[in-house]
Amino acid sequence: MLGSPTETWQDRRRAAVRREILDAAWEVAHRDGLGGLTLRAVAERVGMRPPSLYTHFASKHALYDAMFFQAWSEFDERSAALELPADPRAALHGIARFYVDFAVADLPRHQLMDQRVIPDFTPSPESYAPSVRAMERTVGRFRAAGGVALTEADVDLFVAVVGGIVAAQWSNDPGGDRYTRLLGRLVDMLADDLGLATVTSGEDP
Amino acid sequence: MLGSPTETWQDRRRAAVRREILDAAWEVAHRDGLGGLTLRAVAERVGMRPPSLYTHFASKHALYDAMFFQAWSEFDERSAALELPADPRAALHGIARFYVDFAVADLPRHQLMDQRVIPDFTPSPESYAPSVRAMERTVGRFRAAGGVALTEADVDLFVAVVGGIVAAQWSNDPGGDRYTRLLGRLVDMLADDLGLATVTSGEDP
DNA sequence: GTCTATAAGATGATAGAC
DNA sequence: GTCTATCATCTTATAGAC
Repeated sequence: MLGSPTETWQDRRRAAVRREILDAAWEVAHRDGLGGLTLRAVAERVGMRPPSLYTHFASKHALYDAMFFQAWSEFDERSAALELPADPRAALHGIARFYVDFAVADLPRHQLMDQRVIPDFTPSPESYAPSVRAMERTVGRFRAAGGVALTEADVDLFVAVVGGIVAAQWSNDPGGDRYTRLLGRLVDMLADDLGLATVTSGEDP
Repeated sequence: MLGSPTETWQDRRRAAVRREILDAAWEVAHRDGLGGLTLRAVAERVGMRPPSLYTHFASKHALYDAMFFQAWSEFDERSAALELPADPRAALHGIARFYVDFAVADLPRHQLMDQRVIPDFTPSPESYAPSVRAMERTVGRFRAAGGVALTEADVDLFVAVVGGIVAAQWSNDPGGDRYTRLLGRLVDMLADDLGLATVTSGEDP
């Protein structure tokens, strides 16, 4: 990410235009859906002709890739700043609630991060990195918090079922809480299965 | 669905062509992906010109709709024929395993049934009916099997987490069993939560 | 009634002038 | 870097042969 020191000329302008295009792309994705995003709409919103976008993004998929990177980077930063309780069970609740809240707050962002809604689009390794980083740090923090030693299977199960809650929420009750309100109960089940001491019950009503 | 009795002339031919087109559509979906399906490819596979397809399906979405109906109808029939153990916990394992096996066996079918991969496509009420039927019958059978009285929340949680297993399997380990092999453990957790007697442990290794 | 021929409108993408 | 053409592809619709 660090260009050579002499190259700070108008690279800032380029970066600004890139950001502007990305902002426009998110707005269009919210208005027309992630799959309904078109380069025409993005260009119009940013005050350009469609072909001019290709100066900043090599393809439509490259634009999706940058959005994917942006979304996971934000998740990574905010999860790094998340303060977790010392108690392992409470920490598990906090982690799950944070992930679900983030995923339920924004549909196109969730679709891009956690589903494969765009045909033929696969995130590049560079854009995939923040998600791996967030996952590894979270697991590491939990392990260090003095909980049990999580196996790969434990993490897999946790990720899968919490992701299921989010998917069901978006699919069957968008904007509601029919499924997300079951999260506390689910996390307690998982905590029981992991043998975490039941210090406090779930924080959910 | 029942035409007037006199109308059995060449309606069979029409139905046969419809089936032929549907078969071709599934083949194309398997080859090019569900979202990558084009009417051109379907027409070519069936030996037609693209516009001729509109004689049998009003639009591409109507074709997707018929595929959706077909997929859920097959699930409905096969789940109706499924023999479940008398023991509630074992029955829960059987139901979950059946659903997961069905969903993991065919990617485009799963995407069409359980995800919203096609922009702007929403199944018609008629095509949605088989899925509701299958769900209601399954819940009814389980209730009648002498288990506990399942609440709506119980069913919601079950559907969400088992769906999460399937989604994670397809997303992170297509063709493998990294997540599906955790199903037995998950179902036992749910059964414990429901207070089902632990007659036999899960049937999975 | 069914299919073929053909075109309209939209999209992602490229080439070349300025 | 941005623009004006321009192309290929796909969905959708209409006109007309058999």
